[in-house]
Amino acid sequence: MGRAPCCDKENVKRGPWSPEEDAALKNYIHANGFGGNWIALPHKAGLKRCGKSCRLRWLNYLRPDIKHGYFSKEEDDMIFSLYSKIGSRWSVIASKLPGRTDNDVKNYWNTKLKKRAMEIQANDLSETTIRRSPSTSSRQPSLARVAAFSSVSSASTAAATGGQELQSSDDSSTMASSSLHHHQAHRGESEYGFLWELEFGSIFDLLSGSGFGDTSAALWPDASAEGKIGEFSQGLTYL
DNA sequence: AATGAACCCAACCGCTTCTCC
DNA sequence: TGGAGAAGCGGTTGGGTTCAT
Repeated sequence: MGRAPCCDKENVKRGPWSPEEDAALKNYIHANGFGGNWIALPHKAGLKRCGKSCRLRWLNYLRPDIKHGYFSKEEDDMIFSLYSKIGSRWSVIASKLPGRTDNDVKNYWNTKLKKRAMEIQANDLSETTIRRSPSTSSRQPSLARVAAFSSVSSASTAAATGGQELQSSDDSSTMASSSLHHHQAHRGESEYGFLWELEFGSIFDLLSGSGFGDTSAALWPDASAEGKIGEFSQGLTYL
């Protein structure tokens, strides 16, 4: 038996909030506060919404101190810096950025900063760990690279699904999630015709470099890191 | 002008943590 | 101290918008 749902999903409205609902929630909270109980609030405020939904709407959108619009360079830098230190602790990161919510920061990271972070990381890696095979053809982008995982948690997730992603430096030709699923990892040529070489020692660099933290345990908690890294390396060294 | 792809972000889901009894 | 319920949190989804062809 699972846990009881937080609200009766049959009788609550879902989807985008209407201006009327926003006004009702705002008015109620301005007059009464949320009363220490989000679950009871929708009923008291006359809203057919789940308490969690009300909480989210208030915290992420209706609060008077919310800052909407572009992120400044300083905010970018702060997010980069904090993410490199603590990973995807969005609420902690958001708490350092007045007026920004965890959802805001998370969305901003996922849509803008992650790309940049991966490019930076990948460029660093490509200089030391990846060599193009001489057999690459003209339709291939000029520089191959491995897009590194941006955090231990995403690395764990990706590892669980076998999802280390290979990318080209040409953003328009991202290899469609060329999964390095151990032995089925596009042995030989990838769909873009690349041949890859990743030196064994560099696997450790790749995994323990910035952003990875202590990845061996996080990636493969059920097996020796060396063994798995060996497999991983084998899967990548196709010359 | 039409259409498909890519992007963006609000909202949802479900798991974890906290608080209270 | 343990259990139940509420809050908090991070990952994911889906729909609207913009861009490219």
